[in-house]
Amino acid sequence: MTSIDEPAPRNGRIRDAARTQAEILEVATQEFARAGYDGARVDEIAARTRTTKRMIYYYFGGKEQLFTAVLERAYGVIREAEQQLDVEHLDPVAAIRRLAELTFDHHERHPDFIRLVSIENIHGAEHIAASEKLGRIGSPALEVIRRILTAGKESGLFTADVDAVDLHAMISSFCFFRVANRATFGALFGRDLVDPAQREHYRAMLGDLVIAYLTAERAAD
Amino acid sequence: MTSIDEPAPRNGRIRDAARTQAEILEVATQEFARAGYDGARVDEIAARTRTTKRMIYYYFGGKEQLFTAVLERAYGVIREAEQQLDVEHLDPVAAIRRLAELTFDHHERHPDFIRLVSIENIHGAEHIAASEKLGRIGSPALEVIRRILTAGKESGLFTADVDAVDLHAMISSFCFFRVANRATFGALFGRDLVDPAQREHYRAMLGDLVIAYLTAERAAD
DNA sequence: CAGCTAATGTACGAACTAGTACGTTAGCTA
DNA sequence: TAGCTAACGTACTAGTTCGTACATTAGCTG
Repeated sequence: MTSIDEPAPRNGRIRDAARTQAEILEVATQEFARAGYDGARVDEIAARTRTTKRMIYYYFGGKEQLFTAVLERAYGVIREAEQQLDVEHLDPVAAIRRLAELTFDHHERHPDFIRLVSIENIHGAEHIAASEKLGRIGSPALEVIRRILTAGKESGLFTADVDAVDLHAMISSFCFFRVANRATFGALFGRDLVDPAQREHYRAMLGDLVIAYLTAERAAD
Repeated sequence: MTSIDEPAPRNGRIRDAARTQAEILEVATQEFARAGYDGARVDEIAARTRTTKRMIYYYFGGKEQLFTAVLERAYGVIREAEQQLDVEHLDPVAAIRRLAELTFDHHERHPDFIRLVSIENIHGAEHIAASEKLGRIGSPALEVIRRILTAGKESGLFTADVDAVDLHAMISSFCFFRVANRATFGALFGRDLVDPAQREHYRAMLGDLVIAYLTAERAAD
């Protein structure tokens, strides 16, 4: 009852819709990535936030929509990164190698994103399908690849008859596998694919792999 | 109350421990692959079996142990397949290509296995770690790869300085990605990587990729 | 500064879910 | 064929977990 002067600070609770939403998204990303969709707990997400569970439902509607929002944000990040791509001033071989390296780096730097993608695949990509933002949003990288491939083929450097989407899949495969299957691969083969000491080794290997394919001497058929 | 004669047939319930266990494992594999570890329901598994939930606990102990048993069985299947490998009578190039094709086929034929591996990775491979059967069990395929690589290098056909484990990872990456990320890749890029019409295309692409890498002309360094 | 609304907090409930206590029976064995 | 045990079934519980009804307040607007 000591009604001593209690100035403005109170308990520091300030209203900020944008920041609250952003914080929920950030924590939700971690929690979903940690435990999977069904393993994630809405209460746990709320607890790790300055706000309460009520706000999750207030802003996102429910667990499903929250996960969709998390995915939208994650894909947004990768999109932004891809828009920064600046490799077209290089010759085709160097450009593809650089692109592969950047893809490699991005996967390594965003293991949570990889996990989210794995989780979404377990659920048949139903959240992507339900999202307006994510429907058939191509990838900026695809356009870049397309142009490099064209240049490479015209100059005769690239002998392979590949499609941009296939090349993208090819590059992503290795980057994705290395991060996504790190745990089982390590447990079964005793090799940590994400060991920092091996990082350069694998980064170079990916580049060599893709370039070897694109520039291989083909048997005339 | 009509105590009419009810002969032997009753409801056809016959006791068969081995069969009951096998049936539980089979159904559990489907359910875990369908919904993930936390998404899978023990009651649902029991319901799809001729037996009851009680039996799951009687034979396996609990949900965790059941999932571990499912993994053990799944890895057992792939091990068996790998032991049938018969490619060493081929020349190194053909042998590696054949190996890649068999890996490709196996992944395509066992999407449930791929899903289980994805799920296990989400959970940090903790069930593999908890399993006695699965601890550091290498892969029969690795020995085969090792021998082919040695032969290829000695004959001068293979110029790449790769490790068997790395080559295995390289081949698996593409096979795994194609099946595991089918849903998101299809949703985002509008291309079904497992489309039967494209099967031969991707199967050949993988072979070309690996062979190009192994036989590429290396810049002397 | 009155009043209104977006933003926030608390407490609770309904439904689900892993796991278990207890009871029954098939079918082998002495 | 008596009896024993592995195999099986039923019914229930304790603890979660998503979601919501209801109450409150910050802080902008006229």
